[in-house]
Amino acid sequence: MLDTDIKSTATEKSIAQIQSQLQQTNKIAISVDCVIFGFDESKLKVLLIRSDLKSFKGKWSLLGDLIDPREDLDLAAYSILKKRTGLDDIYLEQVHTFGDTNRHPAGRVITVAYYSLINIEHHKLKIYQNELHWQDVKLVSDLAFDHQTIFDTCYKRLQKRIQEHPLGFNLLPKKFSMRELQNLYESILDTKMDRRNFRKKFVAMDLLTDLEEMETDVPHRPGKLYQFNFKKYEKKKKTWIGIDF
Amino acid sequence: MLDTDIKSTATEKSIAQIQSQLQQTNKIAISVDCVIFGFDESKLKVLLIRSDLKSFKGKWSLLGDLIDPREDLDLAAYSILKKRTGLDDIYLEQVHTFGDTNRHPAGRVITVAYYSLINIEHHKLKIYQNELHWQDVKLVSDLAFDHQTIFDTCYKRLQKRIQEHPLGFNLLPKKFSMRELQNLYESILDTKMDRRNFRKKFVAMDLLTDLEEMETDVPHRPGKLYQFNFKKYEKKKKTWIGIDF
DNA sequence: TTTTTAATGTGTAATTATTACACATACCAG
DNA sequence: CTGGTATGTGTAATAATTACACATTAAAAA
Repeated sequence: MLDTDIKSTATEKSIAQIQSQLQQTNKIAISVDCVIFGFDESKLKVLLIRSDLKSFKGKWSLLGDLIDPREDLDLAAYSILKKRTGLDDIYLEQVHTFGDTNRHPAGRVITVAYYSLINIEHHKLKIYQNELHWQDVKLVSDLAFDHQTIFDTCYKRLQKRIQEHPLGFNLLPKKFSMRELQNLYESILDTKMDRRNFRKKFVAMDLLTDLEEMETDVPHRPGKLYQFNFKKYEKKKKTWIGIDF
Repeated sequence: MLDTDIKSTATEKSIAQIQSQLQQTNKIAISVDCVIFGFDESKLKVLLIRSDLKSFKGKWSLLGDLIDPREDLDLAAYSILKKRTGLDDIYLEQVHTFGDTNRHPAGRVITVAYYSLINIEHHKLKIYQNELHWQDVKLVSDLAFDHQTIFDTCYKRLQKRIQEHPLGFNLLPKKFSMRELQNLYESILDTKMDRRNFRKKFVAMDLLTDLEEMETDVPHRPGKLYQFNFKKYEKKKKTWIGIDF
């Protein structure tokens, strides 16, 4: 029975039927929450704000908002970033959708979580409403709503992604030293790495351009400055076939 | 200003305010779509159904439904599987949420995609409404709605996950031969692997129990049968720290 | 000016993981 | 009994990862 001219069945629906179903079932609201990571003073930070809600008075929460039905989901995430931080040219990735019935005190709100990576130096915050501030990820606890779970999920995703893709460069200034790069990896992965092997690895990947410049204003021997070479990366991208678990 | 007894601000909201906002903005419906993979005749298959909608008459689509506001999101995905296939003890993983404004002809419907892995042999379908059937993943094309994109995304996710976690066993019978296991990997990853190295890898991981039994009813020398050892896997799970891109 | 401090830059050997590759054996079908 | 087909097995070559130490540089302090 591969005939495309199939007969109408009891389960076949018209658009009107679906629309009427939407009217009945659309008691659900959708929001977007963003886990915005930055890197400063050799520490991984996340952007938090005091909760809007009286019932979570005093608690920190992620940046988020209900979405406008006329706006694409991904664009809604960009809008939040734009509105709250004034930035737009940033890395943004959808992570997970949280939809427990009791996750929001105001009713059924399903939220889609995104994380993004921004360069704190290049993008100074302009808006300080509700104590918007950068918090050390190690000190994040007891967030409002289920935001702790959302944060944990996004942080784990970042840890995994950064080992597989060169995302880290979004968190660093355009010019950076090998030490800054290593600090970044060590603080995101919460581990220590061998300095020589770390350098060797990145040199072997051949994705860094040696700028023939030196750090300034460091109270010790200055290191060389590098830049990430996106073009080379695009060419070399791996398609890994293997088994490893 | 770390005092938790902060003053009311213009942006502070009450639950009632949010609820009223929900009333205005809840013109969005949420659905769940499931990409259900099975493995049969050495081929990776996906469960498809003829579209409910007249405007997509003749096109294949994924299994999905609008969600009930009283039901947790993940449970909604399980419900769909249960209702459509009669199964419940299956692997299910959320993949991505698709939220373009124009993705559904009936209006704003945001859909959350899940994929699941089921054992076709153990779980014979009982319901054949709308030509529910297993289709070879290589022959999947031109699905209804944005289901082709959803399918592609879930398939890519499966390809990645199966290289990092022992999911594949959900697709095989409890007892399987090394050949079946390799066929599974080869068809999911669409590649060929060396038979000796494949075996060596799995033996080294020490996750298979040799059942000391042989295949029967094969028209050639029968192979040994194995079983996956979930306990050993739980103990050995890797936490990989490295850089590789 | 000298000394101290702190971080940079560099190479090699040992270990481990991955890849490539071929032949004898077992069962079924005819 | 023969032919066909898939199973089971080992080793050598290569590539990737890890562990590890010392001389050098610049700024800051004495």
